[in-house]
Amino acid sequence: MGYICDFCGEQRSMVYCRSDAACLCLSCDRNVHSANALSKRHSRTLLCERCNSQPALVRCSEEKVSLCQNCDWIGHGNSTPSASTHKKQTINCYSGCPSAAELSSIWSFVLDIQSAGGESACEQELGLMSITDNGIKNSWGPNEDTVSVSDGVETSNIRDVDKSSAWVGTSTTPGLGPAPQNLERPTGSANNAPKLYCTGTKGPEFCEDDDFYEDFNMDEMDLNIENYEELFGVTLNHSEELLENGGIDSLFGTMDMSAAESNCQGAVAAEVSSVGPVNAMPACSNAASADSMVSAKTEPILCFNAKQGHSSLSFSNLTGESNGGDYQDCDASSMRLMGEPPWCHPCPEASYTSANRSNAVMRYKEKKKNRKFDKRVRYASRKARADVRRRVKGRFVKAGDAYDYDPLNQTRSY
DNA sequence: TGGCTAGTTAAGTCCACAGGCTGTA
DNA sequence: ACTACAGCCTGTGGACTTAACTAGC
Repeated sequence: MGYICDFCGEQRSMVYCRSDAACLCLSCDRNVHSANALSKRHSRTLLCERCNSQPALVRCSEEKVSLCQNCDWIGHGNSTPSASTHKKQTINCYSGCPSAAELSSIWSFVLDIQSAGGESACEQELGLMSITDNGIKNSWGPNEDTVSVSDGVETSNIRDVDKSSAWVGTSTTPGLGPAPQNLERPTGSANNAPKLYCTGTKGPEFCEDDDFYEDFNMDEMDLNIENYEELFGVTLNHSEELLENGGIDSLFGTMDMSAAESNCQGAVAAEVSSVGPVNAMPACSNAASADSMVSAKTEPILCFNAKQGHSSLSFSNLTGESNGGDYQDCDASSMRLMGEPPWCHPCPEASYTSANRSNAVMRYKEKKKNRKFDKRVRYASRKARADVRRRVKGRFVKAGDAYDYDPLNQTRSY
């Protein structure tokens, strides 16, 4: 275990997956953990650069190495007073299938590692990835750009990251992640309003809400900018207005769809309450256009608690094992089911949108019915054989036996 | 309001078998 | 250390079954 990727056995391993107890290179990490929704939940972190076998917990800024608890203790323990004063940066865990750009937003030093450590071809390739890169997206499946960061310690700092960089940076400037989330960085900025986002992170609702995001990747690219009106029943200007006033949830709040079905997973902690909707999406000003907001996929979860009469933003802490059930208490589902979010101010287009909304919902349901989920064929050869195998009532039959369905000829043997 | 029925939706099961994987000689 | 072989296990798609859910009465 360690140093060489456990999966491909060729590249240098860089991340450690606790669930798989495996050391993986970035390419294989992404590959392996894009296989299905469950594997996407695996919590991974950097590999200790000293022992190459344990998950790194901290990054020593002085030595520029990532260390596991044991190596950190050995290297920075009391026995070495000088080293114990080294600046250290907590290393986040992540789940999902982040690109290098997203990783760099989680781990500001990840690009340094790549460049200094002789990045492999696959890592170079990853470095060129962009969240908005459709080619990558297609090659890895529709939802792989989801990332969730789980680190209770880091959470408070994450919330202090500059809004605009948190929201815009990851979507439009791949590889140029927000500022490092250093533990030493001052917290508690002048802005007392809760910052309801997390760098390089989309909220729990989005993290695992495959359905939800798949709809942004609906076939034929339904969410091209010109399709907003068709899909959401609002003009683009209105969409932007919604974004400005209530955020993307306002926009999506008009859709009573998949978010309601999803679990809130992969979330980050700290429950924050705010008295109004504006704070809920602080960075949704004109700086973020509708398309960038959609493609960014870095939204936090907004849990509106109608019972309390105020919006309540819940970041669930992922310390240790967690699961989707942890987030089902979040009221986001009910909010979505209820339709318009409370802060969506009434507008004269209401009647006009209701009709369009019905159409949009119908179209959505139709597409949802027809589309395939995130099933990923691992062995094309097996698929090829299954595709031509004869069947009886859907079941494979022995070669030569009678069949009622032949995929090749669409004929029956009896 | 609770119970029943009918309709809808989602998830699970089954099948054969090539090829991957593991253990042994 | 390497190769060859045997045997077990996995994964593939369509039809069907079962369970869960919803709506109406």
